[in-house]
Amino acid sequence: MSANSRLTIAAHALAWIGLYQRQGHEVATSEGIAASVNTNPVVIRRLLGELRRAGLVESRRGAGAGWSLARELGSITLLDVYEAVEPGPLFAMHRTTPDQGCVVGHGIQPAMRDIYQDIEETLRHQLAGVTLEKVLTDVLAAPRRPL
Amino acid sequence: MSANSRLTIAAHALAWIGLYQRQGHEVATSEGIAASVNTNPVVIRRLLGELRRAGLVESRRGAGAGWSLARELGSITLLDVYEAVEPGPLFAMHRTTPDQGCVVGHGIQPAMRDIYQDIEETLRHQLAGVTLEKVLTDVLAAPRRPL
DNA sequence: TCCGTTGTAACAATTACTGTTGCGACGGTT
DNA sequence: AACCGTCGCAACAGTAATTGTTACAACGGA
Repeated sequence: MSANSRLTIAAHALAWIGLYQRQGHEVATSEGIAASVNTNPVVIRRLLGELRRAGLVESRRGAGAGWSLARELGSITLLDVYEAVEPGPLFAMHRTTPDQGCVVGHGIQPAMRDIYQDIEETLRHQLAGVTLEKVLTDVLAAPRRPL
Repeated sequence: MSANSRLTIAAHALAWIGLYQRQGHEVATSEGIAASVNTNPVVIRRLLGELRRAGLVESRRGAGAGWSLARELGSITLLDVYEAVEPGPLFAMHRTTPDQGCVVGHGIQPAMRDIYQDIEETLRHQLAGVTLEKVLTDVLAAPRRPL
């Protein structure tokens, strides 16, 4: 599986915005977030655009523009983020239809579909159990390098 | 996530070999399996090669060559297959190291790592609960088109 | 009017997966 | 010894997703 980092980056960005706002700032810029993530601001804007479509963040344009949370960190779960940034299923079926004249080719897709549905259901349940509030708490609990 | 079909195809191939052997055949050819999967025999040989390295199947060369199960379908789980064909983790971290001078950049990776470990552990547990024997049973239980 | 930021298009680079061709290696069978 | 079907494997093209980058129009407060 070509593992992608979209969920990680999205969680990073949301936690960053949340902490930034708690420090008294109104909005966060894609440039500030990108500096923390260590990537290009456009990458952040693209990703936050998907989170905005999902109703997790809001953006302002014009002068003093930037991003802010549309919901409290405690009410956003990793499932919300996952659904916003990960379109496809975890496991895919055959790209071409298997031989329907073969017993196995005919029955394999319904069989795997049921199994995969169970797995995705469990994954979603687990993701739903982690709020971004908890993510930020864990982030801040990471041991700091001694001075 | 670029969903791939490797787990699906591997399960298909194993179920096919298992059923074929129960019908009295000694070995299955990559060509026969490929016909059921509807793909190229080389794709099947590549995938079965990985399953062989994992000890799930054996191959014979020379005349009368082909593939056979190294273990009973009932003793092979989807976790065995998953580990054989899916190398990477489900979710990836940042490709470049986040800004360690930022509190979030510093703590995000340990935080997400713990979360992802829980999720993968659950996934593995679930995959371990499904044997290829059950997969084949489900495959054969699929309703057939009426004649 | 100015100016910082978003929104978005366009493109390159990288990576993974899939499909395909080609051919040497193997090992029963004749 | 020769034959022949199959595996083993390298090499390459095509497709697709992700990531990074540049460029620029649009917005809107100062």
